[in-house]
This record gives sequence, structure tokens and C-alpha cells, in this order.
Amino acid sequence: MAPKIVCIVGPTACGKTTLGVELAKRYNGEVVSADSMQIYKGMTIGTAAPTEAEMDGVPHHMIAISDPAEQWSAARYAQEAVPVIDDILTRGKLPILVGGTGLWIDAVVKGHGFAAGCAGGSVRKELENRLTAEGIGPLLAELREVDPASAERLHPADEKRILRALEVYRETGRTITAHNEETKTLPPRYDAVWIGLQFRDRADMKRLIDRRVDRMAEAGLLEEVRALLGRGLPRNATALQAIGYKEFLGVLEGTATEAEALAEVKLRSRQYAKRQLTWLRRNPAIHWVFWEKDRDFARALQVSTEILSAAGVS
RNA sequence: GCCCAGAUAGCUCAGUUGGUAGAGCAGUGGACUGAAAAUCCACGUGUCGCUGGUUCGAUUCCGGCUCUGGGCA
Repeated sequence: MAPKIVCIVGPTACGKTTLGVELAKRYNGEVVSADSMQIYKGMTIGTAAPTEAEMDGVPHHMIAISDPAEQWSAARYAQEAVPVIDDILTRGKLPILVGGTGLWIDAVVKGHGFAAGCAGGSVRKELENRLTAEGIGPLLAELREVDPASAERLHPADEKRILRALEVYRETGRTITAHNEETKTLPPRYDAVWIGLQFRDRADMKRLIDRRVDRMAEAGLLEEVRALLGRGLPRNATALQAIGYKEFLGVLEGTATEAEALAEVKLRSRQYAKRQLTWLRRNPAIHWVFWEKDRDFARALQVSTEILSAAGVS
């Protein structure tokens, strides 16, 4: 039987952090963050990473552990988070996986391995060069030769995944299709109890996102971005793909006003939240807690407790 | 008060030599197996400002009105 853990998921600004801490306190747990941007140091404000006060004495893992210049991926995250989770289990405590990066959580829970190859790798670079030189046509034709199922499945405009499919074949001699099928049959690594938070009404979610972004600006997001750049962070760093950072970068470079950046961050956050929901909706194991208007943590805690006891967590 | 330019999708605008209209953005839904806060896909009926006239037919041409810019008094 796979070990039992708890996963708290939901779109940005829905209250995952708070619920995670509350549950950890009640169930003798520790929080493991599954957030592709909170992993980096020096990005507390813009990623809304929990502060010392918000952690409230609960141990947190996988937050602010990496230099922002480093390149993380779902595979690397799983590789490093799994030992951390297993250690929590060994110590007799409850791991609570909290985060908004759906792929990263799935990588840990489902135990799907990733095939070889990575961004920045030599094969990937070569393929990227060919893409620039020849366009996607020849690459897609090549994929059709070696992995017709992928070529059929992927949209011709989805360059990123076409390149990745070719890369897997080059690196391993096997198709990504075969790899995915095989990996799908593997048993899950953990017996996860899923709790999802979301707003019943989109407009309420928008209001909360807007408010949060305003507070980030007040808390000094611009200075945080300036500090990151001051430490020599390259412009193409994955960390700078983070919403909030790429927009405020424009303010520092003089291509946008702070008001414009603020509006853009709100918009991008809203669109991101929608994508997160699309990802989560297809997971039928999630027990959803809906916010009616404002976030009512007392009620969420109550409902979560019922869900967890029904699932045998104590 | 007079002159000029506008008024078309939630927003910015295109267009119809007269046969009731279409882009971008927004929005909604979807995909996602080593960049995932990334990346990709699908979805477009709206009194064409109001009101008269000409016409078989007006969003399109003509008149009046309203509103919004700009200019002149």
C-alpha cells in the first residue's frame, strides 16, 4: 500500500497556503511546496510565498531553496521532493503537498518517470537550432517517421512538444508515446487525499487576485525584481518567466509604466488561474471546497477534516 | 454659436463601389509526461448612435437630431 499523503490544490490566490498550515497543525504535518516559482530564492513577494509568520511554526520544504539562475523542471522537482516526503513519513508525520503547479504534483504523486533529455541539453539545442533554420515542417515530418502516434496527437503549432518528442527518441531510442504508455501503468507513488479550493463565482476570484497583486506592488515587488537583476540573473532564466516578474522587468527597463505592468500582472494571473482550473478539473479524485464569496477558512478546515477522516487520515 | 472628424462585438478598430459585417485583444472551453506562473488549440448575431428620406432593398447615399473629440468664435 502506497503511503498516505495530503495534496492541497487550486488556482492562484485561493488560499492553499493558509489551509495547508492549518491542516499541518491539526494533523502533525509538514508542508511540502509544489510551486515552480516559489522554489527560487529572493522571490517571496511576487510568488506570494509564505512568510515566517504565515508558516506559524510549521516546517515548510521546497521553498526558496534554489538560486534563481538555476533551471528546474518537473523531473528535477520530483527527484528532490520525493526523498523529502519520504523523510517526513519516516519521522511519523503527515506530508502535505501544497501547490499550484499541477504537473509537478502529478510527477510526485503518480510516480511517472520522465524520459531523458532536458531544456538546455545538447539534443534540445540542436533541435531548437533546426527549428529556427528550417521551421517546424521538416521536424514534424521526421517525427511522423519515428513516432507517428505523437505526430498525429500533437498540433502542428505545438513546437515545444514536437521538439520534446523528437528529443526523447534521440536520447533513448524509444518513442515518447511508448514511454508514456508504459509509465501510465505504473502504480501511484503515494495514496493521495486531494483537497481542492476554488471560487464558485469567477468574479470573486478576480477580485481577490486583483487585491493580491495590488498588495504585491505595495510590498515592493519592483524592488524585488531589481534585486534579482542586481545579482546578475540572466534575462532568459526560468525564474523570470514568473508572472509579476516579467512585467515589472518592463518597468525597470522603461518600456512600461507601473500602472500598465500592474494591469498586465492581474490579467496574466487571471488567465493562469483559468489554466490551473482546466488542469485540475480532469482529476476526479479531488474533493472540492467552494468559496461562496469570501474565503471562509473555518468552514474549509471543517470540511477538510471530514474529508481526511473519511479517507482514514488521523 | 459655427466648422471639421468620429459614433460598428465587452475594448481598440477594419469594412460594406447599396444586397444586414470581421480582425486583434478580452472572455469561455480544452490540451498538457524533463521550460508547466511555460507552451499550444477551439469558439465571433452585433438595435453597424437615433430619426426621417431616396431605393425593390440603407449599416453603407442624403437631411435632421444626440453624443464624443478637435478647431474657430
